[in-house]
Amino acid sequence: MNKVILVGRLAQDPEVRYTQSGKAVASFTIAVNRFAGGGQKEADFIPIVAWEKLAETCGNNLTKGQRILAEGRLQIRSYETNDGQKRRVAEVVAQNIEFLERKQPAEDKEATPFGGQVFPEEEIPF
Amino acid sequence: MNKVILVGRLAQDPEVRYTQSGKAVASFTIAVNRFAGGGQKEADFIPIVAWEKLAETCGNNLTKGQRILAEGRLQIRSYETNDGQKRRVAEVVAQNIEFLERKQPAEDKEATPFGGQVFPEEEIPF
Amino acid sequence: MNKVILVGRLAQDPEVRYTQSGKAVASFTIAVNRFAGGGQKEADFIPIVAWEKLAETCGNNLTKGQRILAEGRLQIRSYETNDGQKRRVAEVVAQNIEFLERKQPAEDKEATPFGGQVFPEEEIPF
Amino acid sequence: MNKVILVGRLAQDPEVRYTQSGKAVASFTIAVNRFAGGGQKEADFIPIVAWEKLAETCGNNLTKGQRILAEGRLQIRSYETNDGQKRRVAEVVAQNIEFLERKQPAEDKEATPFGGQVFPEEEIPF
DNA sequence: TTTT
DNA sequence: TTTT
Repeated sequence: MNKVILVGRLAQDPEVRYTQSGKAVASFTIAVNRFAGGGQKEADFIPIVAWEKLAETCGNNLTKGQRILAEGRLQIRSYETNDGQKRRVAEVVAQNIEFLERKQPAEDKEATPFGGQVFPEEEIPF
Repeated sequence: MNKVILVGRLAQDPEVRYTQSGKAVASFTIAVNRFAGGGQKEADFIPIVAWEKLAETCGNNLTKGQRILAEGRLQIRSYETNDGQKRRVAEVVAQNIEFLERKQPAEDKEATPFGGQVFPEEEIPF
Repeated sequence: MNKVILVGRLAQDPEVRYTQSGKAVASFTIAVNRFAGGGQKEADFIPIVAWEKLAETCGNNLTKGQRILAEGRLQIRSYETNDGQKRRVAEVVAQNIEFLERKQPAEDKEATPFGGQVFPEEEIPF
Repeated sequence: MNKVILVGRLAQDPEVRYTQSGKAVASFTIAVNRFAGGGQKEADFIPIVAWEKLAETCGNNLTKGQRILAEGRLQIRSYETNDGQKRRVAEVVAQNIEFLERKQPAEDKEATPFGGQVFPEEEIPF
């Protein structure tokens, strides 16, 4: 059993990439609020990754600020930095995501810079 | 909601320390098995911390190899390395721990044979 | 470990009662949606009980239709009917409740459309 | 989200049946211990059902007394008694089961009352 | 109806 | 690096 259940808000729009074999991977961070002693509010910023069909769904339906419930497993991944140091990073590999709010329609998102157009990969204008 | 539920085995004996104000903190890592594609077994090594009374209980009752269920919250903590780099570390702050196995005392792997009496170490009658 | 986590909407306003010793008990049912085969939506109606301070909070802050996350334990309770039959009833004893929506005050069930102003019903400007 | 996570012991051997369309269904009850006030131990007896491949696995690998972790969803099912009364029954529909103990092979179970001998069913001496 |  |  390795089960994580989080309710939080996207700290950023999801980023969707593709592996060489063509698998979609979405990654984003959610802010999970916590009530610290003395009525203080703090947040943990927790990295989420989603794969394949769930990754596409995230890319198409989630935006910064939106509240979700994420269910998944906690993974500690090792990698090497450019200068050869070993590092560990923790992330939640999502198995299931529930949208607790509707997506903000495009005309009141400041994120979409090109009127919602989608460009073939080699033409993205920056 | 920030909930983590893990079943795994201690990868090491717990280390119990005390803050300047006298609070106990136990820390240890558990190995949580995962079934990767193709019948392969892999494990995630996940750092656990426990505070105060629960920390003492961990220190007194858990040993390397023992299987537990840990319930807690996922925390991302920031710190600075000695050479001034910022790092983030993830850990599960335990709120509740269930022992899924009795502790194996080294000298006494069978059930305690003397009616539950506890002897000072130099007086154990064998 | 006996852990239940539900996201659903109140099927009714909470009912708050008091035991002879003066403890508050709130009870209500939540509808938890499920996606059955073929895009069909069904719901489970699950009884929730909350005790003491949490019961008061439920009574004061929750109304029919409101979406919540409830965390608790599953309890099977036995009782006898008036004609002496034994019955069993399942309910979730809430340990923690998160409000996923603000309480809708009766006079203002739609979204407030005018910069947060609230109008008496006969003056809504359309 | 409708998530239940239980750790308990089988109160009975699983019963495996088949629907008319040939789907396997296993059902059994687990005893989940709880620590009531005053060091008292009580248990909830919670009905579990499993379907298809998981049902077969339960039938083949679980026996009375064995400890498991069950993950699933809480379902309230309605039915009519023979004399036409409506009843509701709660059960956990298992999605995943972890065996926290090996199955006791018949010959070293203490339940066997005759010095460990195993009798073909028609010869059991009582 | 019930587990250790 | 960050959400409301």
